[in-house]
Amino acid sequence: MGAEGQQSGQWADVTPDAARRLVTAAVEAFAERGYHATTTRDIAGRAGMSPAALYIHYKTKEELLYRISIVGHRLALDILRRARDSAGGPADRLSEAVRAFVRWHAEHHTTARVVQYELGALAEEHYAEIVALRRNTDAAVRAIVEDGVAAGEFDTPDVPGTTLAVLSLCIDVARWFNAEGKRTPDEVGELYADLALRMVGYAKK
Amino acid sequence: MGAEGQQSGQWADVTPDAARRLVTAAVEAFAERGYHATTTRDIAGRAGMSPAALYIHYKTKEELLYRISIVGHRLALDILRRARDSAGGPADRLSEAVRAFVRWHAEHHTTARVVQYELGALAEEHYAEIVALRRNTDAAVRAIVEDGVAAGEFDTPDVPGTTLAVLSLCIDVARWFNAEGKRTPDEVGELYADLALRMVGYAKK
DNA sequence: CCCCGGGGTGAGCGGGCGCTTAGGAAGCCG
DNA sequence: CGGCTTCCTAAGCGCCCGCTCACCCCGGGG
Repeated sequence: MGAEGQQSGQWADVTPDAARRLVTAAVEAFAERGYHATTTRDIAGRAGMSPAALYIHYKTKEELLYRISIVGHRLALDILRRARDSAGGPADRLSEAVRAFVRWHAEHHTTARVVQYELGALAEEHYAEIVALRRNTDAAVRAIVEDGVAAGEFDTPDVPGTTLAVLSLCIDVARWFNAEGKRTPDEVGELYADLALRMVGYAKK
Repeated sequence: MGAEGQQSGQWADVTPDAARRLVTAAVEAFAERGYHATTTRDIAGRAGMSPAALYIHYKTKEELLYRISIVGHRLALDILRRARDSAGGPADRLSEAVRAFVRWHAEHHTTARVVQYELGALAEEHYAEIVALRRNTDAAVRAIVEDGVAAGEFDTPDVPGTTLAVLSLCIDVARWFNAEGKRTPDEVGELYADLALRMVGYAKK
């Protein structure tokens, strides 16, 4: 229940109540079975409503996925930008970016799973919009790495490639993370922050 | 066509010819759209056959996914085991394991995508079988890391966690790799081999 | 020559899908 | 009280899914 309790926080500004119940039900269902294997009847059922009720609040099933994608991507982007713009040296900022980004992917791994792995089911126009957001995520992390290289703190031969790898590593947390597993989101965030510093060649101390 | 040419190599021992055409068509379709969004009519169409022909060679659509999963996992496991058992120090073996594993995920990113991201669509019993194979992949990499730590060559505070992260990094290549992108499989393999050594804290030279 | 069996097809079944529509219960206003 | 709005449901439409079945084509053996 812990994860679901935090789930609702992400969707607090979706109104009315029924629309919010539908979107959280959709997140759960999409994360569990995937977009295409989820039926509108299943979503409505989880939200305690009839199948037709879904179409009062959303035009199509795809619109639900789109809304989830937008909210999730904006949240993730905010996390990274906050870290990029925070005080401290490049190492602190990279470490904080990875820690927070990973923690989000672990804590909200249902949302993250949908956000990261169901993009392909979006309509062309919606997909293009999401791709634009994703370029910003990449840029935020790359900026930190470039700062570290410029400051002589990081030894990173291939900056774009290493940035891609760091982000890729974080994103994949959504695939394997299990709330019943032995690692907490905090622990994974800590481990990954350290690994990211190693990847960019940060000379400790 | 390059990638598809190499594709056929993986399925060379599937007979008769029609069964092989069906399995390669299924890999393409599953990788492109996902298992649930792919229709049996689409698979048969890509193989140049009528929808009914599929059921002469495979009992169900799920059996196709299962066969693809098994072959792919065995191939990936062999790659890692060969590296684990090769001559040379832990650093050479880890580097070779990551390089070869990543190259496979990039070159055969259609197969790899299906193998890594469509597991959830397998029937319970088939899923269990695949999970058993996956535990072996993890064990193969962990063995190399443990060797490196025991030899004093690696500085790895959290061996299981770092092993998981290295594998996760490699697997995620299948998600983002694009044959039309600017990086070749060889280049990605080289970059990732270096990153993996950094992650385990290998003190260069 | 006929027959036979393996690989193939065209047509279609039963069912569940995304989505629509007609209408009803509940609250608020005069 | 009646009428309007908001939110919702029961029923079901049209479509396409996974899969089946009756039949066909064709090469090889007696």
